[in-house]
Amino acid sequence: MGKRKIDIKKINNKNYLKATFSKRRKGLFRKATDLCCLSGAQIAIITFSPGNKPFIFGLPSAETVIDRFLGEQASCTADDHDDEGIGPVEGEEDGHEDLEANHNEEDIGSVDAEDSHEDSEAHQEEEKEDEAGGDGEKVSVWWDEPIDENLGVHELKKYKGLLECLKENVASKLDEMNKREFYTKDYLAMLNSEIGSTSTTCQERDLCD
Amino acid sequence: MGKRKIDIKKINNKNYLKATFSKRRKGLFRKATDLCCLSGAQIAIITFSPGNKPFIFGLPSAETVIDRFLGEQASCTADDHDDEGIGPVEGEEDGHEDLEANHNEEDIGSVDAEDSHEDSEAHQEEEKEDEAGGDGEKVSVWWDEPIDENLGVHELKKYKGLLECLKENVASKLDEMNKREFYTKDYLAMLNSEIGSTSTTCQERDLCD
DNA sequence: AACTATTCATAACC
DNA sequence: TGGTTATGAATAGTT
Repeated sequence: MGKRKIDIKKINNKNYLKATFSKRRKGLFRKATDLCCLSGAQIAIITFSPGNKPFIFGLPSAETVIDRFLGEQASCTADDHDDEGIGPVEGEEDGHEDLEANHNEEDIGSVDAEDSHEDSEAHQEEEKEDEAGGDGEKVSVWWDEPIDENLGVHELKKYKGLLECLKENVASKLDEMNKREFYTKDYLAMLNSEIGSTSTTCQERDLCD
Repeated sequence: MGKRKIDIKKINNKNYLKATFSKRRKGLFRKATDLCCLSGAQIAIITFSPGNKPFIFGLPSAETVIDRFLGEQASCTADDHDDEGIGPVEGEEDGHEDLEANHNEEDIGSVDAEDSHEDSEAHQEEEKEDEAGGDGEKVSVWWDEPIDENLGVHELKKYKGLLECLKENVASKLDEMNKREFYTKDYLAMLNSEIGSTSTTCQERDLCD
């Protein structure tokens, strides 16, 4: 796809590896964003870089989608005999209208970059693998930052209660979640309201609409 | 990107919507595969289609990556004061060599297509949204199938024990997982050995190396 | 980290 | 609804 075709096999050169991972991860997340915008689908992407650093993408939020996934799995495993009304609900004709980008907060808008080389669209995306040389010059967006610090603070705070409950007994929580189908979404909204506005783990780009 | 540029905004035409989602989801998964192969990263993608059907991608497996993610989150939440040795372990120089495509089973090879129009590379990918008209002519690969039937059977069986344990007490399981760093990978391998060969939720394409 | 030549993904079409 | 093609987008190599 570049100036020359490359084999899709493990890159051994460390520098090239990091650069490629970074570039392609961004491309992947952008594709996911586009897909979400276009179709209104919910998508979560969890990546562990070659350096084992986690990069997370999620819309409306990674946790929302993961919980929903685990919910269906768990209830399925728990009962072992999928009754009904729990599995993929097969939306009607437009039952996915409003489950896309609900809100984007200042956490994303806070990227004030340093050079402003943006032409006409958005304003985001930087790099920072935390091991090269970048000290503290650049501001990253949530999905461009290893979650061990970024998401590990914002998202974790927001989801602390939820996760602790989850640790106690996943089954009951998820079962409940399934019964209400889109409960997750509403729950997230509620959480956001309570917290105030601690970054909604939403999306970037030009908020499709 | 096609014959004409399109706005990245919600598609209202149902037919176009489904077609676009299907195509783009495949593209997204392919990108993820490439990224995994190239960098040796671990990636999981969870998508809920506009029709609320889940499509999962994972390498080495969605559960592996999700568990790892939740593990870090949980342990972090549990302690509330990230000690050390738990967060992203910052791999050495080649500590991610063998955590890519470990094995691909017959579940993937069973795609005997119908026309064999493949030129020189792989042999896979079909479509089947389970609601159009496809009765049983085509064979899908695991990541091209809504998981409520495909993954919900294969993966669930394989992970039944793991998930049940997880329901009991996530914290302890994940904490253990963290302590062993790559325990997840080995655990998956072990599970696979035990099961025999029930589809490894691995990868497609030409297994890079 | 930015740029540019290419390959790749895909919108429109069939 | 699955395959083809022209075109815009992603990115390999380079500065």
